Amino acid sequence: MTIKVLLVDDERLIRAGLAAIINAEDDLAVVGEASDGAEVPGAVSRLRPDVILMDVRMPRLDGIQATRRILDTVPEPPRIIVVTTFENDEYVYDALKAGANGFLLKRTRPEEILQAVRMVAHGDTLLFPAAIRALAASHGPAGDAPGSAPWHGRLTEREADVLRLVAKGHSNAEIAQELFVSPQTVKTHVGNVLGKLQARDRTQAVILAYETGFITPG
Amino acid sequence: MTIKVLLVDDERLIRAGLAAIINAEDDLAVVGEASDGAEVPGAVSRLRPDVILMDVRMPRLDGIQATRRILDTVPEPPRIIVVTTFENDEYVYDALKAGANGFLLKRTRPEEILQAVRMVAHGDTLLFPAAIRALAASHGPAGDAPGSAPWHGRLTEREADVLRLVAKGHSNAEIAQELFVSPQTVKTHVGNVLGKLQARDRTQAVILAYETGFITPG
DNA sequence: CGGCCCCTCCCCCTCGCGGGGGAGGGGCGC
DNA sequence: GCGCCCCTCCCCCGCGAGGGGGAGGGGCCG
Repeated sequence: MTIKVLLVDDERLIRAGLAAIINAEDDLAVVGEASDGAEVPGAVSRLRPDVILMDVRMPRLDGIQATRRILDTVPEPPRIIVVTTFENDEYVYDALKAGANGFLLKRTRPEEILQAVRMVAHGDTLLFPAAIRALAASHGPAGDAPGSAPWHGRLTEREADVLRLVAKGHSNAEIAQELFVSPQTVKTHVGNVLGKLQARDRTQAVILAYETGFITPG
Repeated sequence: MTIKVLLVDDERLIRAGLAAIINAEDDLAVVGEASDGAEVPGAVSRLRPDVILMDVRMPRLDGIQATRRILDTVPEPPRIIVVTTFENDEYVYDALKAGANGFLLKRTRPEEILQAVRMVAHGDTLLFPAAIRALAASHGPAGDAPGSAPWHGRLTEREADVLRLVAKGHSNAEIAQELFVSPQTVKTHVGNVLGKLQARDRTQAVILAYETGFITPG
């Protein structure tokens, strides 16, 4: 019994990427795509997917509203995994409250995406540790969760210092001078920051810093 | 909180023109004028401007020396934008080396001047002296005005496409796939973008994209 | 027509970045 | 005392990023 997946994302390339990953698996199949939340109810009743991978941020009807609508109207609704580019995305939190079964970051490794789809299809609620900690750290009532969280609230002071300077466009060498430490130390801190933010490089770290409000434009 | 601007130029008409442009803005205000670099330190301590627009070429104490003097003597010195008539003005580079935060050509369009003032007032990551010098050195005298603000309006469509994807955290290879061109082409575009934005690397380009409103968080 | 810009793609090269290890000292809580 | 985290610094290594060139085709415009 193959798991039927519906992709909902306004970016065609994202859909294409997910489809490629999913269709390469024997037990998974993409049965349809939608570029807008408004198309989802129709697609669901027509295609009867088991799992929906849905972007939170879309024009017209966003992922949260689409999730609510499906869960409210469809009997035996499919599992919904909310997909987002950035962790600590308010919309993700809202989507989970609306009844989504889990969420994924777009930069998540393919294997993990596949695993996530299978898990929710089998009835498991999916929440990756990193994602849970990110949410707990950012939205929890100041409670320090067991284990450190991969978000800037859980960055050490030094790491936050480094991230701020990275987000000013400074190189590792420049940061080293500014903090009066060796470039090696800066590299260590930057590496830790990237790991905690699940960013691939400093550019993505800067984007996250802006998107999460760690820093603000002007 | 309005941004307080001090004008320093030996030509009264230039000062008047700048004042007219700046005072027309709600968030900007000219708090004083000086016709000579020698008057600047006193004006700074008296008026506490956020930004100084300073001509490089002035009788008695020129803009470079005035810049040095302020940065050496004033605690929490204001941001200094060096103003010049000529592109590739040697004095400009000296001023930047002396610690000025950016420079403008007098013929720059008013909107760009305003934007530049706001940008430097916001933080120290806006104009990158090293990159400016590199640009001027490579582009040569026939190049387009190096003093003009880093304007995405000047980017070609393709370059803007590339910048948008860079600002999503994508690598050159990923962008190449997304735009169906070769990685080499992407490198060319990215290089052009960096040059036009006066950014040293893609990280700085992303910062500028956020700070100028080319892209917005959320 | 001849320039000029834009887009495309190629070569070379250097170097900073990030990943993989590890190591030592200081502070804090158990 | 011991463990744990943080900060500091070191090694090696591969790779992508940028800078320096150049080149060809298409479109637009004087």
